[in-house]
Amino acid sequence: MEAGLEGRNGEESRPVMKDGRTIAMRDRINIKTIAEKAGVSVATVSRVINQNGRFSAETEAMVRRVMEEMDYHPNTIAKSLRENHSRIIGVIVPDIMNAHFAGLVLEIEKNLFRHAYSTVICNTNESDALERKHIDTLLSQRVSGIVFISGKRHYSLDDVTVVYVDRRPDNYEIDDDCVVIESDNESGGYLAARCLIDKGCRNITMLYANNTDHNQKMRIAGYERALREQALAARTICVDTITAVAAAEKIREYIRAGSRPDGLVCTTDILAIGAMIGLRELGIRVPQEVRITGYDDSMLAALYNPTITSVRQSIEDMAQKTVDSLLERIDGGGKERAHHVLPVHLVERETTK
Amino acid sequence: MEAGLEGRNGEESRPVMKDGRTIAMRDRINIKTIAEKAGVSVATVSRVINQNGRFSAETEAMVRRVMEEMDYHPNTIAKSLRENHSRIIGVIVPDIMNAHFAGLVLEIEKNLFRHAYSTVICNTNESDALERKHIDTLLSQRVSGIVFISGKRHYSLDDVTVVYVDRRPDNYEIDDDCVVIESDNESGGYLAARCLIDKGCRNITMLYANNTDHNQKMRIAGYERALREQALAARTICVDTITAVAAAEKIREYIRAGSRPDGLVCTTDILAIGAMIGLRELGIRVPQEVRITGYDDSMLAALYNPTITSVRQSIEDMAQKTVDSLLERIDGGGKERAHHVLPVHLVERETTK
DNA sequence: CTCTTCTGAGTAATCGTTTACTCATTATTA
DNA sequence: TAATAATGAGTAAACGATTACTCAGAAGAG
Repeated sequence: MEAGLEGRNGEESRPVMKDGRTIAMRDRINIKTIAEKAGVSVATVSRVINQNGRFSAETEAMVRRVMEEMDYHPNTIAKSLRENHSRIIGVIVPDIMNAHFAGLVLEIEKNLFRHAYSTVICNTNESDALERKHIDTLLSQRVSGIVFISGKRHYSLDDVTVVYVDRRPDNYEIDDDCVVIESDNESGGYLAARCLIDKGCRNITMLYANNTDHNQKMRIAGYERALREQALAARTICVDTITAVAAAEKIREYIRAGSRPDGLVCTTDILAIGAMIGLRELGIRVPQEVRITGYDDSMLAALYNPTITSVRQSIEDMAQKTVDSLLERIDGGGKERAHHVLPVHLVERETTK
Repeated sequence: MEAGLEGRNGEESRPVMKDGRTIAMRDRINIKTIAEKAGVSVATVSRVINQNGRFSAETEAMVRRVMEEMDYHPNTIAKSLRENHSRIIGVIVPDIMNAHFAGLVLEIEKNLFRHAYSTVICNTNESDALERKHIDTLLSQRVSGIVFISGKRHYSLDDVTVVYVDRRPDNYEIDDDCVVIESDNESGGYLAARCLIDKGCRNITMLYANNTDHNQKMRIAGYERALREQALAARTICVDTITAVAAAEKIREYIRAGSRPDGLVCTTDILAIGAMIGLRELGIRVPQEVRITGYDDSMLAALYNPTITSVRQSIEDMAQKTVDSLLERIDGGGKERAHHVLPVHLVERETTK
């Protein structure tokens, strides 16, 4: 118990660093450095940075000058720790190479940046295991929210705001505590089919990929509605993979087997291209003998030869709605609408001339 | 001075929270929660999580069980603060919609994730102001490194590792403290031109965009070398914007003005497509009358009608080299090679049949 | 002139980790 | 058996911000 006496004589007021690392750290520029140089306290510097609390104009000018001079960047990590949220949004996407998804990422990032949020991108390559790993990482990072682009399953994640965009998760229920932004796929299918019907097609087939997700189903449903209205038979061809090669193969088989459609509604531009490749090999001309529609209005649609009529969803609107809903929930705590269906329209081009 | 007395009687040992917020925070799960439930100290939990220091097998099992049960995710923010780096890499890209850039982002993210790094994406939309803002944000976030995809200018950023990929910045000097990963654009230009020459073309023109960057210059130089070798005249057409429409326009003007090339080397697939659109309108057939090469081997090249011969750079290799160099500098502090030039090869398709 | 209000600014606790010290217990060695 | 080494685990000081309190002095009110 005499240790107390020992401690008293000497250097206990000198900042004795237990850690060793501190020597190297001393020259790191932090809010304290700025405070000292500016002759104020850290509280004042913080108040100037965040523009809250009280400080005089001169003080502000001085602090700003010092920050500028020292090229000081406030440490977001410390701020995040204190405030327990990171101003980072995780965006989980199956495949960023897909132009449709890339567009969404681009627009979401742009909108988030406007609100001073950063975007962490997580490519799952369609793997559930990878997706789960990404989610764990994001939770560890205490992200302020997670956006699933075309997410397959719904996770109920506590403590973090979740938005699904482009696709309603399979196990999603309207009253789940999350936001869903999707586009009107049923109308998209309807518009495409209707366009072909209006051009005079009577023997229309739908080419879709082997997806059983909600979007595909709705596109097919819209297509069927249009044909039903005109009392036309609704035929479908299912392609195993979303590749041009597979589609070309299927369409050749279909026609060699005796069918002779005069219109093809495709659920993706890639499938439409595949169909045209197949038809070209059979010497069948587009649009003279077969009219075709794609979906997504990708860059391909506008550049391909012939240019492709395609259903366009406004990526900008989807992204905007996504970010608005997300930030409203994060900042405002508002929870008015959790489900948005955005309109689509048809861009007519050479394949339906 | 009698306040001291007052403080003594009563509840000074109860954790009196000055802050108020603390009531709501009490139920937040942190390392302390786990430590208490597992009957060990926070140090032990930390050691189990990070697999360093000493602990017994039983202790580890217990800690793991509690973490599992409570669905505990260690707070990366606190860790980052303590360790002064975030395991986040900022990737600055001019336009993620560009498939070439998207591919790089995808592969970089994939490689980084393997090493437990996260990727923050920053789209600059080619704006210098936005780029600067993004950099400031990244510095505030204390990112472990920054990757510039196709970055125009070199910033000397202290305290953060920088890699430029796909493009050597304009003001870059070999001895600058950064890494540059580029592909062999000179060879690319040479290979494309050589291919046309080998197919018998003698009147070859290069179609390039109004870019004065290093990559374009090198592609042009390679093209010129190939033609010089065969004592052929090297002509060029400069297109104002990298769009198919602009290219189509230019090629029509060029031919209407009396020129009649039998080969076109284009510095981008988009330009190649534009050229073909222009030629088609003039009734000139590809490849029978004019042979064409593109660059980047984008998805367009394989799908277009006709399919396009194109110079391919291995995106995977570039991304791998980028991440390897980056992490080597961050983790290892190694600085052996700062400049890598990766090989390219030609993918021959219908436009040069 | 005294009492109250306002203003500008400082002090110190807190966020959740990591890790340099430290210290009991057990092995191990002489 | 005694000295030494190895093992397992705890204590508490950082990391860099934010902000609830606090307070001195100026301004205003009575």
